[in-house]
Amino acid sequence: MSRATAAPPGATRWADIPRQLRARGLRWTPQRRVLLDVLARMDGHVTGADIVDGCRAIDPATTPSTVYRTLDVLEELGIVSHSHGREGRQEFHVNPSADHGHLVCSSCGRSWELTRAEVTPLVERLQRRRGFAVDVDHLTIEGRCADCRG
Amino acid sequence: MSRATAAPPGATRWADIPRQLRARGLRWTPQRRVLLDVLARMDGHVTGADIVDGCRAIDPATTPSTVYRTLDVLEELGIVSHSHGREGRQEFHVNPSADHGHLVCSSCGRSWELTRAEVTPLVERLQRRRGFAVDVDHLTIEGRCADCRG
DNA sequence: AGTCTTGTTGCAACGCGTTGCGATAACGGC
DNA sequence: GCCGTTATCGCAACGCGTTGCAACAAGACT
Repeated sequence: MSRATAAPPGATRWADIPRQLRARGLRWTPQRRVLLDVLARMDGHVTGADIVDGCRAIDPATTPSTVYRTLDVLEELGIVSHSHGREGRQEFHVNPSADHGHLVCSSCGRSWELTRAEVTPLVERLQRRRGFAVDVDHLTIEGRCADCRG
Repeated sequence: MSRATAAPPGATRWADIPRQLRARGLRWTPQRRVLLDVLARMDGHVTGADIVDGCRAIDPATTPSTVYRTLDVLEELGIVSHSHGREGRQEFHVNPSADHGHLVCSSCGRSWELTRAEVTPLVERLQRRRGFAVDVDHLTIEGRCADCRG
């Protein structure tokens, strides 16, 4: 067994994505290449519109529907995940290394990551008492941050 | 002291709303009357589009912008609250008798209320460790319900 | 290199929700 | 009952995201 096949944790192997797509009967297209270029350059949390803008910067002919459809595909592959930030707008998270939710301040809009450990008690409680499996990666908790409560 | 002035808990005193508005320098209009008629008839959780449709059933001339703007006002008065359900769409909750969040199944779309007690440990932890004040009424947790997990 | 299959694209149209603005009307004061 | 102030309305336009559909092209096979 070779250890070389293990991916460095927390780093998407962008180069391998075309293969992953083809292995599922999906295709590697110029538009997808542009999108992945953009995603590779964006860290953390980005809105859908940010991503579309980024693509248009490279290829002005970029169409929103193509971007959003490809993001769906990438989400199925586990390369991005999305949740809903302020105003219910989509917020994508690139390369979700571990399950985690987000804390969003409804006043200033800043956001923080929420570790799995922090929500574990709640998740387990809902699991036991209601049989409900929380999608931690999708979880967004709104409220007011320490600064804004000043 | 008369006990008659106490509102029954969990029941919005619709008749008092015109006064509440005027007390704040706001106005009581036919359009707002229609909206409140609709809300009074809708129980639990409704989407913005449902509310607009309901208003149009009474007055076909109803304009979405008016409805949404009035819902904002009502939210400030504490008569409705909103959170984001599936697809990030707005979901209004009429007469929020107590703070509570929602559990939404991303598979079947059904939702359940989450009592304050259930989330208290998490809320207190975020309060202590991060100074973050969770807006429990706005909280929506997505995942898969017991039925859908089969 | 040519052919075939079918995943993808771009377009146009839609749905939900928001915003800016001029016109209207609620309501407090006379 | 009339008047003035200004909150609210309706409209038009926008922004984000989704969907249906016909045309296109990626990739497998020969």
